[in-house]
Amino acid sequence: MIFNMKRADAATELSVLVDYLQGRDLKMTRPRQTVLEVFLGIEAHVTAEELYDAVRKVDPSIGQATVFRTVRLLEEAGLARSACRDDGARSYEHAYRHKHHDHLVCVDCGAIVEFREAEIERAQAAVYRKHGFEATGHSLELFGRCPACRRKGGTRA
Amino acid sequence: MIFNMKRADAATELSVLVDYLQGRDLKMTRPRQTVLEVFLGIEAHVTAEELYDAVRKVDPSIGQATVFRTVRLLEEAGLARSACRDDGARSYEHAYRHKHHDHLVCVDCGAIVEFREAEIERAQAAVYRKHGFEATGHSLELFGRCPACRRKGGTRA
DNA sequence: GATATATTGATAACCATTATCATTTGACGG
DNA sequence: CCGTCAAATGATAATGGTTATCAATATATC
Repeated sequence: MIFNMKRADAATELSVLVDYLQGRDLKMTRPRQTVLEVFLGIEAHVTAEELYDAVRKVDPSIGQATVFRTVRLLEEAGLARSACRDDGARSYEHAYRHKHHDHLVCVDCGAIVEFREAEIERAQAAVYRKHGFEATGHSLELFGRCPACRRKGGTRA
Repeated sequence: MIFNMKRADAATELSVLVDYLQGRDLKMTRPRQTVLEVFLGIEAHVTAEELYDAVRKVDPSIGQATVFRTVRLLEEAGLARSACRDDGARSYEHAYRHKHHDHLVCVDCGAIVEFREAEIERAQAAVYRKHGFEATGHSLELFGRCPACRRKGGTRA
């Protein structure tokens, strides 16, 4: 049974999750739906703990463990993509109907710019070929100082 | 005072460390030299804990905290480079007189191939320029299946 | 509805890493 | 060489993010 929906456009993501649960003896629950909806409402990279904070505001009865479990579930279902940040924390972003992209990260303010560069993708394919590897995915982060921080900070604080 | 050297070719790295310590009121110590030598003797990516295991075999009196502290020191001194692996653990590799490179990682056996691709570097520079960022570094990992595992595993276990 | 089973929330456990702190050690000046 | 003093050490406790445990609860199916 699927619970009331808050966000109309979450319908497809919800059905993706339901489909994933089907046939695995997994169940659709209110906490899972709430976590999904809150996650979909955040257009940024969040850690499980940040997501937990947001979920709590909607339903304080939902526990931290459930958020951690559910966000992993979302990743398995293809609704979220995760990456380990350089500080060791794992962050999640939307994955459903979101094209692949890489990240440009400001080392001063933490701002994240998403970009796609065909040139890079092509060159990566060449590397795979050259070494006889079968590609399964990649992670690319460019670190630097964003325009705003360059103006503010001068050479660097 | 610098202690007996075991590896003749560690001389330059040692002097880099000594130079770094100089003028910062930091001291050269036997544990630091031992950690450096053991680290230099390992031609692979190691976590601080793996390095600790190796150091212990040489000098069991050296504590874990010292290895963690020293490997960070080596990174600051430019002798090591670290990256957060996808499983969240931080791994270190040699950095002195080692050209920048990226990694091709086998998701089945964990094998790591280092590569350099001028094309990718060029394209990255273009991304920085396009967004007005000042580059400070990047991390690129290509995940895939190595030739050996492709032969063995077929489509995938 | 009743039933079987997955899920939940609270809590404890976990792991890699860092902080604390009394003791030891190295660098420097005599 | 020896004394002095700050830095470094090792043992341990603490931390932060994440996962496991487990009795109570909620869900899908009949």
